[in-house]
Amino acid sequence: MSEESYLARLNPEQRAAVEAVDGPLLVLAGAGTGKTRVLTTRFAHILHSGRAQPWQVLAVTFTNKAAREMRERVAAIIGQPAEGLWLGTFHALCARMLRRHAEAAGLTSSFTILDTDDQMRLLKQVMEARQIDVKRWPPQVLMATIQRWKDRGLTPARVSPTDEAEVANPRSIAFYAAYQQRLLDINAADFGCLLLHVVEIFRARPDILEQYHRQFRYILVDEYQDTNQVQYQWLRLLAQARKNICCVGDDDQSIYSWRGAEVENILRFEQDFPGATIVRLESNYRSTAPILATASHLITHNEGRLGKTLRPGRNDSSGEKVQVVSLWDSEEEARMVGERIEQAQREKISLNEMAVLVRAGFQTRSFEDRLIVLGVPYRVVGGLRFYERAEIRDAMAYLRLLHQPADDLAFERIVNTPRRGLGDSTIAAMHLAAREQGIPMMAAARELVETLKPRPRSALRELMAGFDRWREALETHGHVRTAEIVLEESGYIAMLKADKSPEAPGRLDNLKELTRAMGEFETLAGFLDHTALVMENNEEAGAERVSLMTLHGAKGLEFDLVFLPGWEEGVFPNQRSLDETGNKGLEEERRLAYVGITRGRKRVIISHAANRRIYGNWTSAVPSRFLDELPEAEISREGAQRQRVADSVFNGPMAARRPPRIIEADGWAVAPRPAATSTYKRGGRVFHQKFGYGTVTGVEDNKLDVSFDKAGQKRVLDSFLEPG
DNA sequence: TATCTCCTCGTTTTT
DNA sequence: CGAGGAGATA
Repeated sequence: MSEESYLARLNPEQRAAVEAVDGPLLVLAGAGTGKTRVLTTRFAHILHSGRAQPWQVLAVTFTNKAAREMRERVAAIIGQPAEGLWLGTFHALCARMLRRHAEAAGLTSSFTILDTDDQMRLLKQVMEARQIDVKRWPPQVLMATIQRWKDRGLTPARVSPTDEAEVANPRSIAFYAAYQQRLLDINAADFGCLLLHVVEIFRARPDILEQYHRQFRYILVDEYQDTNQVQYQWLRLLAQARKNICCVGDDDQSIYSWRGAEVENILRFEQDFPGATIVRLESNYRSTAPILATASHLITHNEGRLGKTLRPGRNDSSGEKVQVVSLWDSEEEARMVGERIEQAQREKISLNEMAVLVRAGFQTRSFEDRLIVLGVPYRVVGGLRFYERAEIRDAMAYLRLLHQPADDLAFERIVNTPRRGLGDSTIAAMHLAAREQGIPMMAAARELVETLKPRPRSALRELMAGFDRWREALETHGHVRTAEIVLEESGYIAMLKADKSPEAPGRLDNLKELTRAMGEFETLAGFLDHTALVMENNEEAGAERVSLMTLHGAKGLEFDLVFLPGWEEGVFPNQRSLDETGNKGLEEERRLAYVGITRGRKRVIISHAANRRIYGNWTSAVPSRFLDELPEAEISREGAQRQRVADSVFNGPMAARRPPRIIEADGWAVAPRPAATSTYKRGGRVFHQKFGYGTVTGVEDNKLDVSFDKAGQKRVLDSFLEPG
């Protein structure tokens, strides 16, 4: 494509972003303003103008999907397959670098990339080996701490005592160090390590960094607002020589701070890269004017923004108002969504163009139930992924072990799968031997074989002989055929065939799919690397379906019709988010709402229910504060704004019953008025299931301040109390 | 060693 | 309410 034609497709602001090629550039791109177009066109422009060869541009995304999309679009513009590019996710690019320089990090280039499951098992082992009470100090908590440290680019040696003091678990640094050592022992890296190792290598080895400085003339970064500190450090190290770095992002769409992302990175860009150009993309071509106005108005309630307003990119004043619907309970909400989906179908909107976006995964359930009743096809996006299924992970463990015999986690996973009578005691013995001699478990197992009792002895002997055969098969028959042989000879297939459960046939199909997928790779190593980094589901297109997913999962997507149910205090904004990070949490929840609204092209329907079943109990719910932050002129409200219902009506012994319904003249149900104040009085004795006996010290509506004999001062709902 | 039952605990999760 | 983990039991 010629320069004129690709540039002509851009609006002036987009064009400015593409043509400011040299020097640092920050593109603040609101939702739907064509940031992907800018990024891909810029990439093509750099190549087209002869400034760099394809391999001299580093292009970074967060998701494999985004990487794939960019690759395809660049190819389309330059008119040839985009090969030899350094275009990928942070993790994939770092894995590629780390394989080259693995020795500098104490690994070999065949290191394994662990998924979250493996990480947890490894950490648990580290903790158990040190006799830590795993109940008292949950490994998940320590893992989260370690991840956050890695997000900040902190190796165990760089974690300061102040950092350690911030977390509850004492000796966290020691555990972190031990965990890292174990990773090296088994020649493995977790996701966080990929970045961390590479940054450490860049710091310790200027010669290596310089190679990359020479190579990468231009750097492009997508979704910059989601970068964490270590990613930022990585980018800075790579960009410091030439300073040709272009970051595209939207501070209003930063929704991953709980994963270590730091909005500050984008807010600070100008200081980090002096003389930076900043371009704002504000023309939105996706949504109607009311949708844009609603989203823009809502997000103004946040402080500390870079400031941007979405403008409709095209002139149509025909857009529908955003609908806010109030409902009696969650079942009625599901019914409403179902009806309007059917109505939209009659308006010839494709099911593929409809989505229900919820705050948390469990919320999809009530909509699933309803859609099943109606016979409306749907898909839940973001459930269990292909490579997370047990049978796939088992098969992968066999393959990992073939490729890398030091992979103890893989060994432990399959040593007794299928059942071979190698139980805990045998495995413990292998563990011990491996520890003592500092060798992999597979090697320890070989040494131990002859010392075992007859039954485990022959089982283990056979397994070892199997691996010997399979390793040879790899040479002679190639990886695909070998995988089939492994699954057959290990008894894994037989185990599934003997399994009478309804899932078993599906699992066998999955294994077939696995070997089929292996055919797309030239080597076992290539396949293993891909599967570790690309965990996504390859969604079969096919039939039309409504999408059900979380707001997080919806980022980057768009639909004609978007449902945003469950806008209730505690659900959205999520209570825990508020409790843990206060106002910061609230603002992130608000950004999530902004992301949700801006997914819609033509119609957005927000809803909330006055009563919701939570853990089997009917609980009343207060409408989300975000509902009060919408611009009245742009929205229409339906259904009574209901009175708050006292929790006491539905909790306690009455819990299982549905809330009583009072139909008002307008046909809408209204909750019964709560008793104005609690029946408990100051000074009265009460009993609480969790806190025990106590004395009431204050009464406010149905909330009581109670001084508990054991648990101290608490504020509780009177429905949780009994006379004491 | 394998299964059963009781108990606890509930967000988001691009890699 | 329901899933997953831990400990008891066959």
